[in-house]
Amino acid sequence: MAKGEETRQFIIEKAAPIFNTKGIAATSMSDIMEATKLSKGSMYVHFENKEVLACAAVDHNMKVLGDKLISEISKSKTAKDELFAYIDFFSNAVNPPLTGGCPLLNFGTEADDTNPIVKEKINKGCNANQQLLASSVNKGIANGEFNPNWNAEEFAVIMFAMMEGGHLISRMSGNNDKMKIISKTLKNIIEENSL
Amino acid sequence: MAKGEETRQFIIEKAAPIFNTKGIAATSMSDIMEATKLSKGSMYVHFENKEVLACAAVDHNMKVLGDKLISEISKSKTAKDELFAYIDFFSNAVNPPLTGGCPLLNFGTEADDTNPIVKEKINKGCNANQQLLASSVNKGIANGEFNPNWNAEEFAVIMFAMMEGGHLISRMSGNNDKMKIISKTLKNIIEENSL
DNA sequence: TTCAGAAATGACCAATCGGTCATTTTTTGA
DNA sequence: TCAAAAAATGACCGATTGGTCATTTCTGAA
Repeated sequence: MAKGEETRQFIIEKAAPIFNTKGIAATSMSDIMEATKLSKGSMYVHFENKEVLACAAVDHNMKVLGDKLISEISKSKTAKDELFAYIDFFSNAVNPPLTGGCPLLNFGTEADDTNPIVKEKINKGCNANQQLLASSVNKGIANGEFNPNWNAEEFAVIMFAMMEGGHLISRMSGNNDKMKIISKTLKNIIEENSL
Repeated sequence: MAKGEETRQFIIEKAAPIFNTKGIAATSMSDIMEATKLSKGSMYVHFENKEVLACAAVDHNMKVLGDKLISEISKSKTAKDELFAYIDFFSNAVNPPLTGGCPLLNFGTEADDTNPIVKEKINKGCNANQQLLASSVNKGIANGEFNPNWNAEEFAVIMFAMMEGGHLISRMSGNNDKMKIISKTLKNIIEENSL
């Protein structure tokens, strides 16, 4: 990797958790300078403005989280294990896989009415998650694990919504109690649809 | 109401939707000045700083939404109607009851790692919603509408999480398709527990 | 009607914001 | 080895931020 690209990646890696924690508006270029120990001019060699850097940070956060998730899920042998792995992966909202919590929730609510580009990135991220879940259900139906009448797409919507909502509740309360109820409920639904 | 208190309320009412839409960090005092057509000095007569105004705006948003919700729910005759009214009230995430969408989601994700005071306000708001739902279920159990084995508190967690998650999904996609699936699923669960 | 206290004004402040650019340093490939 | 290109620097820019305060205007009770 060329020096330039190396630095660019380095800046993104340092900036990503800051943006995910403080939000895009509340994160200043000075924050990134401090985290990277680079000069202001150097930042603008690699990113034409803050918006571009923020977008790169959003992408990076989603990719890192996605990679970790896939890495966990791919250890599973059965479709049921895949769904359980997804649940377990996100079950600790107080100490989440990504510093600052779920980027879909964080950047989604901020970008909502103000940043259509980031909003669309988050929309795609939400859809990707739901498709991942639906594909696990469909896989389980195809190989005889699950009830063939189970609606994969609808369950994916419900499960994803419950996990995101649970994430919010648990982060507000500072404990995972409510998230445990959600995990348990989702696992029960999956068991009920297992043959 | 004294003149001073009148102006204070006026500022809060104008500021609340702006904070809920843009977020606390991204909203400037100039934004509020423009919306109220008041001078900067006048703002600081009634609020010692931006943080105090933001807190008042958070409270106001939650109160207005809560009042509207209670107003809708109180039209219900049965416990089932109450739960259905809650669902319907929040079913249009694209055109939500409050400008900017759900304040619990908006302020909760922003305050999460940065503003413990607002965070606690949102935590209480989340709990109030869940208690409202649980009380409707318990009321229905008490008067013989619902299956007495139904766990009211657990259902309240699940329902609240699903509605918040669905709100996020629908606002990101710009349509209520996924929210409709969530509404339908929740209503099905309620029907299944109806006697 | 008067006048003291409350409310409103807007010029002003230091600090910080995102961003630029001439200059220096480092990297790279011929 | 060396020169051209790329990267890094930090002083500097105008604009905007949250916030102050002397002054003016308004309000309401005596």
